[in-house]
Amino acid sequence: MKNLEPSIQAFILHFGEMGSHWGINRTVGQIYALLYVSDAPLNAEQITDALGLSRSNVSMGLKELQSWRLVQSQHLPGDRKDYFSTPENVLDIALTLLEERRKRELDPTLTLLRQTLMEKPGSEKEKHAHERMQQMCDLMEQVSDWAEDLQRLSRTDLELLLKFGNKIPRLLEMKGKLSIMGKKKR
Amino acid sequence: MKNLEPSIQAFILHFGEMGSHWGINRTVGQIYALLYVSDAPLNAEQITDALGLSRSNVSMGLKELQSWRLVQSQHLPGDRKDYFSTPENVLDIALTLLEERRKRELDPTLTLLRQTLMEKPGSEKEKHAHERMQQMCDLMEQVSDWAEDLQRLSRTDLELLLKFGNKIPRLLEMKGKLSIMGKKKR
DNA sequence: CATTAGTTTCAGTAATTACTGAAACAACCG
DNA sequence: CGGTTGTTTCAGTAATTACTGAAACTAATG
Repeated sequence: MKNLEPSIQAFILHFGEMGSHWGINRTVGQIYALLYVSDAPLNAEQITDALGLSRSNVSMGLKELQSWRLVQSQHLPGDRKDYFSTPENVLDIALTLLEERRKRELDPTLTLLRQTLMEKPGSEKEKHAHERMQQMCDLMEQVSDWAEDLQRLSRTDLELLLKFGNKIPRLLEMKGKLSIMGKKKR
Repeated sequence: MKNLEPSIQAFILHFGEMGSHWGINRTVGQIYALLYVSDAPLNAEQITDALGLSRSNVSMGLKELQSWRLVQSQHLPGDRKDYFSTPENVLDIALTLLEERRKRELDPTLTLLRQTLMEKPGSEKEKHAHERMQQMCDLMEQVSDWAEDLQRLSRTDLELLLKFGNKIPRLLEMKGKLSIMGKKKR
């Protein structure tokens, strides 16, 4: 890893580590971190040089990041190389991440749970297991719905919502007054 | 893996896979899934038998789960063995998971970012990088605060909040009316 | 305090996952 | 076309991570 300011290098290394706690491989995390802080789109060769990885490794990493829709590629005029960059706004990044993880992990799990719960349990043990799965299924559906709703909000609304934070309890106090909210069943 | 009903087996296998997408190793995921659906606490030997793992592997897995505070151990009267179980309520499980991940991943990242941002950037490139890190830092702080606030809610309030879901936009419409909310600066 | 029942640790090994370089492929250009 | 520049694929290898069995440890029991 060369020609990188120490603070940038630390950031990149940290994200590599974080990645590996999140089921994303280290170099993919590093590539993303580099693109994230870079002030201009980078081509694969520049990434290779900056991080000291093999060209093919970078290529695979970029492909993976594209499959997550976390990087965009573009061509600069007069240059045949592909240049990669991350979205300007961190919120967009977070939302994309949320959506992809939902698609890849939550949804398949829900599918499995729902399928299983269609069938009658054959024993007492299985009956209990199904009850537990039902609880999990309910929670996951709610989380999934929440996430879906977040996707739909405008960025302004999202920013607003994020600022709420410690106002949540106060918000809940008002539930009584918002009769409108309890009316429809989900 | 023996003596397990097919639907339970599928559940356990699925969670093993999920685990590996989440930086948790497969067998740890399986152990957790087994305990989660079990109708009574299990000792290490029972887990070993049910999943076909080595005794020591189970021991390490349980230790890991305990470090995440995701399983509890207890002694049954007249038996020296340790018996393991998961919390009754899925919400509690989810909250614990959220809190631990915050502690282990979000907080250290925030620490690094804040440290870095204390220093003056030395170049234009670094200046841009710092701006990006600042954005990420801000978002992470908000998310961290949100999570912290969630921890504090009662279970009833949490269940209520989860049901909101698609009511979020309607909630935001009211922001104007809730002058109380915008008063304090964060 | 020796025996038994249970748990944990750890060095060695197996399995998985990540990385590489060479070759194939693709697109552009004169 | 044939050459040039750039990208992707993939089989082999390296590195990492997970798993095991044997031994060490711990605590209760007669």
